[in-house]
Amino acid sequence: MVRPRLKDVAELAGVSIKTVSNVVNDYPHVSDETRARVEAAIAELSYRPNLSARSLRAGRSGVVALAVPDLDNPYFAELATNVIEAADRRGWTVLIDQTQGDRAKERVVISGIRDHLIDGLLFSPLALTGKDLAGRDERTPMVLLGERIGTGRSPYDHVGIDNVAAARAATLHLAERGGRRIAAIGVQRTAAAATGRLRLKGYQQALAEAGVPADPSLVAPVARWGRADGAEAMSRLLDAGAPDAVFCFNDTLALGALRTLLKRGYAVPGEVMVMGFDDIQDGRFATPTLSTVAPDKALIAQSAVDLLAERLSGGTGRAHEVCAPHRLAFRESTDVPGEGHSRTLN
Amino acid sequence: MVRPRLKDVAELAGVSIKTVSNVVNDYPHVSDETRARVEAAIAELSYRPNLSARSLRAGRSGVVALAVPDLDNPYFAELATNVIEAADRRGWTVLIDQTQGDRAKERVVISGIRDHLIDGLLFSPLALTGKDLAGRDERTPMVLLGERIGTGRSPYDHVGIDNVAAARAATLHLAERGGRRIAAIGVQRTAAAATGRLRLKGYQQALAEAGVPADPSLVAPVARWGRADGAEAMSRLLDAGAPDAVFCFNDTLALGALRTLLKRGYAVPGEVMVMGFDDIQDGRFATPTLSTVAPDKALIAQSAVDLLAERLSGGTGRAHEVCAPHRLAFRESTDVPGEGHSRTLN
DNA sequence: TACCTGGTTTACAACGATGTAACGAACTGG
DNA sequence: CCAGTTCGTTACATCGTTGTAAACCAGGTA
Repeated sequence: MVRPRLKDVAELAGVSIKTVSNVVNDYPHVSDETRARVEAAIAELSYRPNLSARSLRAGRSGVVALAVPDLDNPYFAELATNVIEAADRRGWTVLIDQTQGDRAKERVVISGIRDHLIDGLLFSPLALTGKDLAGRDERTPMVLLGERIGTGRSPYDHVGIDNVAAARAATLHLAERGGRRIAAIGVQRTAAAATGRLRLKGYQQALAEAGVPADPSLVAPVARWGRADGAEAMSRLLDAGAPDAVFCFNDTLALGALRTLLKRGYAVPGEVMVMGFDDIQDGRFATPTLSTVAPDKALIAQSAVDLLAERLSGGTGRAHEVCAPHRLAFRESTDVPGEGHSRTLN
Repeated sequence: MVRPRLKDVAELAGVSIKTVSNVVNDYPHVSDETRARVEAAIAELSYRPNLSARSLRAGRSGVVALAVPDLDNPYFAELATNVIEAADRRGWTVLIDQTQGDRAKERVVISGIRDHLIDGLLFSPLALTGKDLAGRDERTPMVLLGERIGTGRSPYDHVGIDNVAAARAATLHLAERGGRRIAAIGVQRTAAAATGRLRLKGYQQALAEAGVPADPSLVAPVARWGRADGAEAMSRLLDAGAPDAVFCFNDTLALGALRTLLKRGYAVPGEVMVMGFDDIQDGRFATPTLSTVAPDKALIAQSAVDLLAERLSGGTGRAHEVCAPHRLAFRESTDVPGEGHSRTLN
């Protein structure tokens, strides 16, 4: 009933503990006969190695942590899926932390409390400042996902996308399709919120470039990036005078905005075009389907895992910066009939 | 640079290893002066206990595994969120396994390969059979989520909902609202797929009860329960002669079906009503908003964690069966104007 | 002074696995 | 026939932590 140890197997097979260990670890110099006897004993007791003991001995656990704000958010859920798959390919197990984008919780994550349980950390922070990061003791390798934090050169590997360029391209698309009053939903008042700032920057660049007037009243702030926030922000925008296009800083905001528009009787894309960011599954099945910026999530996850693997195998060079590619997915929500051909990509 | 151990702290503080351990573990009989010295040393070296060593010693790791088919599916993502929160309240960390609903992977999960890393397992299987379960050696406590597996009395605690009753209520609602050709999307041909069978049963019961003819051609099978499957199944149904209502066995199927309906020009709920199951966030922001069966996910997660905790603290009684409550959320997708008052709950 | 009491601290042995070094036995070659 | 090699196996120490039991040191009591 109690879990068998190497010792139990050894006694049953009539060999030493180490020989059993050797069989378990495929050590080559074990005679066929001994190996067979040991394997039989292992099967009989259904022995499983104790991973805690192994980690202790090896100094490795085979577990990496993924810290994200919230799995409720489909973007992070999809990212987590990809991370788990990539980790699986390396034989790693993924342990998930939810920070709720809360600075205190994010600090706990980097504090190293779990450092001895995990071999590495994949971290997608929202509220952390450069100072928080600087205070970290760097014993457990960490790869940052999403936005770069702080200004100076960070000692941490980082995987992200070019938010400014992506937002710029998305906004330009709206302008090309005839948007003259292009709103933006997603700026946040908090000090951290780097991603929002970058996307705002891209949005502003695009307006300037396209010669579309930048109206500050068309920039709608939100508390968080959920559907409800998008819906509410859209409501405010409409009350203040309807825009003819909206660039939302992520897809859940966009789906919320879309909901408000349709509920209040606006035709999308006829009267108002909507563009999102992230390419979550929901957007492909919304009506109208949601145009969006599609970052390569699989590549982001794979790169992050690869970077971590490199650090784990002793890589000590300076921090790597990976900028994952993105593409624009033009779907129905920006597909104005008669305005040029539809460049729907999928 | 290397991680400090108790020994290093002890040397710096000029005390024994055990005293440091006592300080770390809040053992009461340590003099204030010693405690202060030790704490200073801990801070100076920024010592963190090695959790692998602790687990080895304690026989506990503080880690539980949650095995679900796929975090991409919002239902499981939301469930995972709740589980992580509930586990957090007990000081546990959650490690996530994705099985893809694949029987081979599900068998690996129960095989106990990780038994020594985790204290317990929360498992939401899709493809597993009673036989697979019976072969498990029961050393690590496991709580099953979702459908009951096999026919006989299972030795495992289980948390689920009354699928038959829920599906029946959902279908009755469609009938009350005037549905006469009520379709169902979600039966699967695979042997496992117990959940689908139960929901089908509830659907059929409701039809009989409401005196609505049961037309087998209105029951649309699908391969999986994703949005694309729902969209495709709806397409087939429409081709064969449009129903006036559809009960989808989960919300992603429903969102897919909704997409097809709107794309092909059907008014929802005017011409076809749509009902889902799960109450995922997306449904609340779809247009029209999606009526659905809302299981109490927080309670499911909490119960599962509680049951596991009980087993971990030595509880050995017979298996518990928890049937979590559900309610119906009536939203726009079944809200036929003029057909009685609208019982929208949220 | 000798003894007890109770708080404080310590040495030691586990927890289960694996790397190291060393052992005996069976070969090889000179 | 013996030194040298290879193969299979083993004893031992170790990873970092904590429970146990015992040692130590006051202060109080007899």
